[in-house]
Amino acid sequence: MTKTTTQQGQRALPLNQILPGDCIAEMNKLPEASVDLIFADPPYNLQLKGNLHRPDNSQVDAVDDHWDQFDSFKAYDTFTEEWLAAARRILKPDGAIWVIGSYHNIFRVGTKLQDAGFWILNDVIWRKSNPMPNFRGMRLTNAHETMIWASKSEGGKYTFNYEAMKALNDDVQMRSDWVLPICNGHERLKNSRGEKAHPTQKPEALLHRVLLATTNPGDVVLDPFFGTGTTGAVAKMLGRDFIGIEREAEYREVAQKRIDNVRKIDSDALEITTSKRAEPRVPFGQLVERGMLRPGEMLISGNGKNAAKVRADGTLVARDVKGSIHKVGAHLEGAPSCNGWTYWHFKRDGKPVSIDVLRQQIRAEMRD
Amino acid sequence: MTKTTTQQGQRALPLNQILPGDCIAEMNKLPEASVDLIFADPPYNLQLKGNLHRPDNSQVDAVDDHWDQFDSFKAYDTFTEEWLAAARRILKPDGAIWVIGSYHNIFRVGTKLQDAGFWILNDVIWRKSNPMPNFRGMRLTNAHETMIWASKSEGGKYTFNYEAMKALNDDVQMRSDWVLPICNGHERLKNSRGEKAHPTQKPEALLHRVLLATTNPGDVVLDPFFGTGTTGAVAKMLGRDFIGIEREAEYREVAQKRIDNVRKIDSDALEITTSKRAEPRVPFGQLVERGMLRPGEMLISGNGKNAAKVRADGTLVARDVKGSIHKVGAHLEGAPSCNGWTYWHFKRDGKPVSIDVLRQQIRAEMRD
DNA sequence: TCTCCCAATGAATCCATCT
DNA sequence: CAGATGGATTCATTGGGAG
Repeated sequence: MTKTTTQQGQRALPLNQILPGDCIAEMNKLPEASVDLIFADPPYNLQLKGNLHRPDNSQVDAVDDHWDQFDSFKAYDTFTEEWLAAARRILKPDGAIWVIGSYHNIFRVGTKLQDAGFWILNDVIWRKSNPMPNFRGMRLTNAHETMIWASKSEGGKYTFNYEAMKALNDDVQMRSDWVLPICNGHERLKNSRGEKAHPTQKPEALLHRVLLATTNPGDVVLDPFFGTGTTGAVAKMLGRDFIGIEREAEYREVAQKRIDNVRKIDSDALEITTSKRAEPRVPFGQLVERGMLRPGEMLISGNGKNAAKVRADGTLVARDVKGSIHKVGAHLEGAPSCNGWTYWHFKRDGKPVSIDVLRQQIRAEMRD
Repeated sequence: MTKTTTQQGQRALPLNQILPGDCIAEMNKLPEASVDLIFADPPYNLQLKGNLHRPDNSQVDAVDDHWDQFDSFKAYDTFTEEWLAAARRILKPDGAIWVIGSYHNIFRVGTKLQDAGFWILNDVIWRKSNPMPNFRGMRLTNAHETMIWASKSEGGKYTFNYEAMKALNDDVQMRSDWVLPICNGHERLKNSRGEKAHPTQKPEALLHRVLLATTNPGDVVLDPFFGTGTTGAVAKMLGRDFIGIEREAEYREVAQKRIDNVRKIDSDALEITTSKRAEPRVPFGQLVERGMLRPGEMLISGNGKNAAKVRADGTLVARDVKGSIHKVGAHLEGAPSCNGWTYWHFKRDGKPVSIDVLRQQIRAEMRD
């Protein structure tokens, strides 16, 4: 499958190969304006300090690899500026770039992208359906990563397969937030020691959507931080040519083996995970946040025997018990459990109305 | 409701007022380290093109697009740097800031936040359940905005009401992606001409969650880009004090009228679910002193595998260790740490009961 | 073979207080 | 300020082994 092409009579393009070495040096060897799309998953510069344990005392396997360490923001900025400059040179005028990151690095990457003259088209949120929780209860669960999609310049005639995206999304415009599970199970590559081969392997479904949306068959996709080659594997599957650059020999080996095993397959198999799910869960707290119920308002039980007051955090308080709508209902009824949605009612025009009516309203909005 | 306080004998803090004028100048008039939280929705559609100058003072040629774009970013960065510096000065050491933006400006804001010494805690995605569709079908539907939550410095003891957020979300950790509708319907304010009063009015549900999560009742919340006063309205409702700064008289008028109509919710409805961390500390030795446990009595672990003897000084002794309930538990389990309160049980009527039950009894007495 | 239960794990800037 | 100590804290999914 390895092939080469010549661009404008210049040097050959090493298609469907994994180039060893530093990405800046390797990109600088390639002819300018020769690549259709760049997908980049640069180091995030996580700046982790001590160890972290789960509540069950097991230790979290953190990203402590040397390649993710930078001395300062300035060092990271310089690195970003340099690889972006090299990337921009080899990009065709109508080409585009995707970069993925987290809050540790993405703001710096976005700034440097804009400074380099790239034109941001969308920021796209990968909402993880199964993120790692926050074990110490100190912050919000870090449940997403951010991707920036940008054309080489303002006015660049970038590729966007609008209809394909719409079709993928039940004939509704594809939004800027994508819900996809993290990469684990059989898709997660293992090394010879049985450990995960790479600490940050991206799911193929993510790349599938990126490539389907912003490239055409036969396009050249370059990934300067190739890792275990998700970009290459999906590109091959979808009939795109890839160029990977990776410094670590161990990652290159795993990636090459992986890509050799890839066959062009019926691509919609990958998108199964993104199709419709069951009725979305609506937390009771949303009714309060949205002002459908007011903190301090009284709810009454359907049988008229009990009452409870709504609090600002979406819990109820009754005579001697505080907690969720379900818990308080169960306690007041002396029952092991209780469906608070059908149990509790509020008054509208003097008549009791089930709070479930409000949940229906929210679900109806969500379907739009 | 307007009131003033004095901080450390300095100038008064103009609480629950909307200050007219430029936010940087107005913030500079306030005493330093006096504000608990800042919520900022900075503008990004700055009309800067008309009066831009190159470093050599020559007028920018409007045809020269590259210069134009670069200088416009530079001007925005300077503006961001200045208002962030003013904001940081008035923030208490354990205070925090929220900034909301879109891909046009959020990367620049995030970078400047980090450069100013703020410490990012989370980036939070407001996922709009009813966004404006992309009419031209050239990009993805822009269906979210990004908020950055940051403490004043690394190590700042910021406020985070973890349990309240969990309660609000049906007893699972609140994630970094928040699904909320955009502001429309009755909540959307109109001006005297029947047009929408402000182009980017934020929904109250968003501020409700922000303030509930990261402030306590009585905290001072400052919004330097007050607009039509969503921050002030929700702050009043939730029993927080606000300071608004707004340049445009028309917005100030609308905001003032809106806030005057807001009712504060009952203070008992403002009470939120609290964490165990907030509970007073009870030394294990108290259980022995009070005779709830006798010296010489045996405790058993919840998993039934281990046992230890209570000593008169509130330490335990097992096979080959002596020490606190935590230390002995950790040692016996070979774990890095152990919560002795939940690990150890005593026998009552032949059945194991957690020693935490005894701690609860003491705490209940303390509350009386 | 099928089901149930337990263990493992994922890009994480993850404690507070006193000595 | 470093070090020691008390004690608080998790969600969705996968896979393997037991039954």
